[in-house]
Amino acid sequence: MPSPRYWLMKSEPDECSIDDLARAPGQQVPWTGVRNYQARNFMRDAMRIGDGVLFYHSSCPEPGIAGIAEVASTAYPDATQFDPGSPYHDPKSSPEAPRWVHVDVKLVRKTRLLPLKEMRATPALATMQVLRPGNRLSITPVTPEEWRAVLSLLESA
DNA sequence: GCCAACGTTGGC
DNA sequence: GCCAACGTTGGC
Repeated sequence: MPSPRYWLMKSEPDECSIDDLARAPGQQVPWTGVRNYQARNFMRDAMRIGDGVLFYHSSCPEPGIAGIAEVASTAYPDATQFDPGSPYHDPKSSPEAPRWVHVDVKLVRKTRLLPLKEMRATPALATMQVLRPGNRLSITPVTPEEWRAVLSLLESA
């Protein structure tokens, strides 16, 4: 089974919106703060440079896909875990044995907002993991079929 | 603010 | 290894 080539990554726009990504140096940000093992393992074990990313706004007035990005680095230790002043500090982690790693994510292009509501109303997207009831995983694999369906929706008005 | 879903923790 | 308690996520 080959690694997935496409992903959906959730970001709270209060923390990092698609516009924040567009303004970042090199239009690229380190995807810090992931503190879930499954999401970490996706970044550490499965992501490859160039993988496609659906940039999703969560926990906000208009949740949905806000742009296209790509994986821009392999995984490396998350500096925030060692910072006692950070909300992402993990006292059980150490630089010798870092627990949390992340990749860098780079903007490809901002798109129109594809609202969660529209995603739910689209039969071709019904299989998407992010639409499963109770899904909380911040990084989920996307199939090539789902990726194509999202892109064609984004191109429509 | 509510609450369902679900991951993590820790006692046993 | 079980499982209850607890914390977090995230849409509404």
